[in-house]
Amino acid sequence: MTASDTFRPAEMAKAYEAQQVEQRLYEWWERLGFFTPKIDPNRKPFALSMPPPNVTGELHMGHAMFVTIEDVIVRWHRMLGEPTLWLPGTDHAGIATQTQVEKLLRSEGMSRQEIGREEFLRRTWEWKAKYGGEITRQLRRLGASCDWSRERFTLDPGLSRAVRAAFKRLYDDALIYRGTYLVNWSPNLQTAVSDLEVEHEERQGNLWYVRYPLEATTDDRPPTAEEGESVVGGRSSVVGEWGSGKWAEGATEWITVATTRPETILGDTAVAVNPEDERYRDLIGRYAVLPAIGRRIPIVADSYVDASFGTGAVKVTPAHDPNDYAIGQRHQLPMINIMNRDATLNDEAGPYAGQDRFEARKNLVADLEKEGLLVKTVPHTMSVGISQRGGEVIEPLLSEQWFVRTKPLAELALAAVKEGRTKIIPERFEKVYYYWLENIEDWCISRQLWWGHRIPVWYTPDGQMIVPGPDDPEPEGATQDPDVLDTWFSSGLWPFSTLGWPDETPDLAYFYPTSVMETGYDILFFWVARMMMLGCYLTGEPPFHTIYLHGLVRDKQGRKMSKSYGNVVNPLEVMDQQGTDALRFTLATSGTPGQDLNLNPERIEAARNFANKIWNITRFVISKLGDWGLTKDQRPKTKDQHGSASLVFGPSSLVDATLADRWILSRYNSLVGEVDRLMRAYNFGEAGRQIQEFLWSEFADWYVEIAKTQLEGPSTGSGQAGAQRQQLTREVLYTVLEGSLRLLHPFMPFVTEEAWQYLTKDQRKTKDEANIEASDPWSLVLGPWSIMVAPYPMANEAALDEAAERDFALVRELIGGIRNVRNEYKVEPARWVAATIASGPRAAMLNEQRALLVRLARVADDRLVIAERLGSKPAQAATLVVGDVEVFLPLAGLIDLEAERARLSKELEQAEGEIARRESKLGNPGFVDKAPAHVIQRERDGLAVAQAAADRLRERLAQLA
RNA sequence: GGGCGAUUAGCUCAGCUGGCUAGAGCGCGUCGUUCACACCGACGAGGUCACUGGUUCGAGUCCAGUAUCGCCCACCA
Repeated sequence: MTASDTFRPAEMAKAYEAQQVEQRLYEWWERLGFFTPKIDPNRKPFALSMPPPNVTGELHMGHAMFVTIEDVIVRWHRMLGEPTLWLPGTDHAGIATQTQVEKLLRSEGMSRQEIGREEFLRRTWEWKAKYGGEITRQLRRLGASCDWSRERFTLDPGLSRAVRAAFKRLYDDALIYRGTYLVNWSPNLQTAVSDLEVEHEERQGNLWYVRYPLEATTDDRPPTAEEGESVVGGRSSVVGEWGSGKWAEGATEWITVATTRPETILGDTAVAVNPEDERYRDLIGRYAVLPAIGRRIPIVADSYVDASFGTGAVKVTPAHDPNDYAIGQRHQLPMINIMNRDATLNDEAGPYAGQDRFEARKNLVADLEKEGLLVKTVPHTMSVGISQRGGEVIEPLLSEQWFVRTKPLAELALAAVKEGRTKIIPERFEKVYYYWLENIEDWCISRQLWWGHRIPVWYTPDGQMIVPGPDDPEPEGATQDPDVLDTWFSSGLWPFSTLGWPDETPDLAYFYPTSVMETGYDILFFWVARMMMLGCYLTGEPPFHTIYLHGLVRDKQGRKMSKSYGNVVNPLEVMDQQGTDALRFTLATSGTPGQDLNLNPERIEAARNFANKIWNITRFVISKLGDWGLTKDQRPKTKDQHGSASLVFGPSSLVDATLADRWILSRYNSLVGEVDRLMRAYNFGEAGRQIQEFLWSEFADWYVEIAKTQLEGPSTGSGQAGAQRQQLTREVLYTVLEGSLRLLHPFMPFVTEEAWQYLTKDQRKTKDEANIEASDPWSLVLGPWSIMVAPYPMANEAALDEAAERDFALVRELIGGIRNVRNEYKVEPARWVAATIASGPRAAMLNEQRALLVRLARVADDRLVIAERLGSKPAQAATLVVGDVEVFLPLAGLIDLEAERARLSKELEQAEGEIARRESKLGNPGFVDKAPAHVIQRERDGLAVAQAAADRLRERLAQLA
């Protein structure tokens, strides 16, 4: 027994069994290195970087989606003969991974702080080693034809070096800086996050109206600047203790502010009013006394304040609100931070120190009420910032962080798209991309985490900062910044760091800039825009020429898939049950680019059925090929092309071709052209749908059925001619199926490869397929697309055979019509019926096709009359009219004249409607003047057909009356 | 507050550069054990393409507006 015997069952199973095929084929492809491109300086490469999944991630439909689309693109380009690189990898995913490991530690009763940084990192690497391979194994299950020999991880030494190089360069160019600013703080994660990591949610809250006592003035005038602090004690309106209920006793003047976050009162350093606001004009420059704290805070004028909102007076908390921060800057207000890193209040919060922010809110509101300072509470919906990964309410917090100055980078990224050096598909996302980059804020890149690239900055004891280059040694006697970089900083370098940047490696030289970036639109800003910014700046060119964005996968009702809804469809389960190809085909063909896709399980089942259909078509074709029956010269030949084997069909003469042969070849050629066009336009879904439509509704439903007739013994001809015709039928079956499998391979790689291997088994040079040589591979993976791009040569005729398509359409319509009539008259399926056809000039053609009418419409051959015109028409017969062709079916004993008249009248009505429609169109001078010729011609042809049909129907009705 | 998308058969969706007599799958109805496939085949029913107006010889397709649903962005306390 040879290896090939065990590699694959000798006979094709009755139904396609995905489980039996997928793993074996994938391992085979990978082992033979089919996914590893050869660098050929004479060929333009195609490169695509895989969006690196989180190393600890679990496979979900989003992964299945991107793998499907990228694999379609990549396999197609590989088949086009381009040296194709799809570079895979994983992302260390700072926050996500750290959270996972912390959870694990908690289950062991520990915290990361307890075990310390070093031990924590050791544990995290351990975790990565254990679970990191899981996601890549699952990507393989999806059939991802990426080059695993080039797999990368964002924390690999090489990529870390790239991070260092990028940081150094940006720092030296003053595009990275450090400073104390208000940032988005995630109390659960205890780190700063970027603006993008904050999600906004509408929440029901309150607008609390709180009055602050105004400082009493003995002489009824505002205190002057010179008097300043010195008069504060004596002039205070506050007499009681906070909480006594008498805190504000004696106050006579108030200013009322409205707030949604009362606890921030504790950090107020001013009250602001609009300078134009008459109500408050007199108060500007005076002081209020801050409840609970007793701090004396000025009333300032700032045009930011909207007089029509709330009371028109705004409390100002520069350390805890971005707008207040800006006001604070303008008025040089002190910034008082009242919060700890865990969002409990600090000593600045006076009586509330130590309380959680929301607890403090509750308590403070109660106390304000007790002190008679709470004027009213009004329910208020507002947008609240939520930490994307932590899930809790974000707290704006003042802290020292590292930032990237984004404006100069954004300009480069904008220009690349505006100048068309990079295109975004679908195009509408270009606008979104522009808007974001045009309004970009600086990017906070430091994270108070441990898992990630540590910020490559060292501080000397005397406070000096040292930023060494990537290859410089660590500065001695200095301590490294404890923070790490935002995960997206390293993934922003992904398209070039994975190829060796900053070194000028052969891979970088050959594959960079990459060709296409394919990803979900949800990370357009997070990732794509940042790759554009960093790529343009650091490498001098945009990292890819095309950005293709796909939509999100949702459930059948269009809801987001989430564990809490319980509506998650697990791709692994789907692949187990229906096969990878079924899942892939569904994802690729259910929607349109950039549009969210509602995954319908019924569609997956339909795709599974399609895989089985392909399988069985192949089984049929192989069974009819028999020992092939062609001479060696007539067989499809192998020919070396792009260093790999390919099939080139050696066309024998089409002189013997039947109408059906010509029709299916024409349709096939048309399909090839369409699919090629659609793929180039990134319209993969439509391409896939068209292949399916062709294979099922045309090839299987019609040609395969007709091939059965054509392959039957002498009835298709006699002697030499019959044998030749049969050979040609086999050739056509083979050619169309073989080519269709190629077309479909990017979408359904497993079933097509397995079927193709069976189909072409006899031509394989090496019998031992399992150990086939990579230098002479026999696989659809490398099989050139070119045979399809250059349509099957139709014996020096045009690739498309319009006459054949037209004639075959009539045959199809007649067969369909006869089947319909049989059905309506409840003719037993097995019964042979007689038929008389009056077909005018098409009689000769139809006569040639009579075998098809016999077989497919079950018309008795000896009772089938086809004539140009008839002397007399049978009275007791059902009538069928297709254009000027009349079919009479004398169904003895079944004909109900009344029903027949009704049926024909209805058809006549329809025909007359069509005539009227078309006549009015053709009668319209505007139409005849302006419409293109072929449209007018089609209108005229249609009119003629309808008129002929109407005439025949009228005659018949008259006869039956 | 700005921007985008969707609205087509009972359901889930196609319909690309206007020419459509609007398609597919599922579901539904009738029939079928013809040797590739019941994960199948044949036939059929089912739609005023959300609404209003416009451009055009011609609109599901382009434009404007309306409605409903969804998404993104945005500092109104």
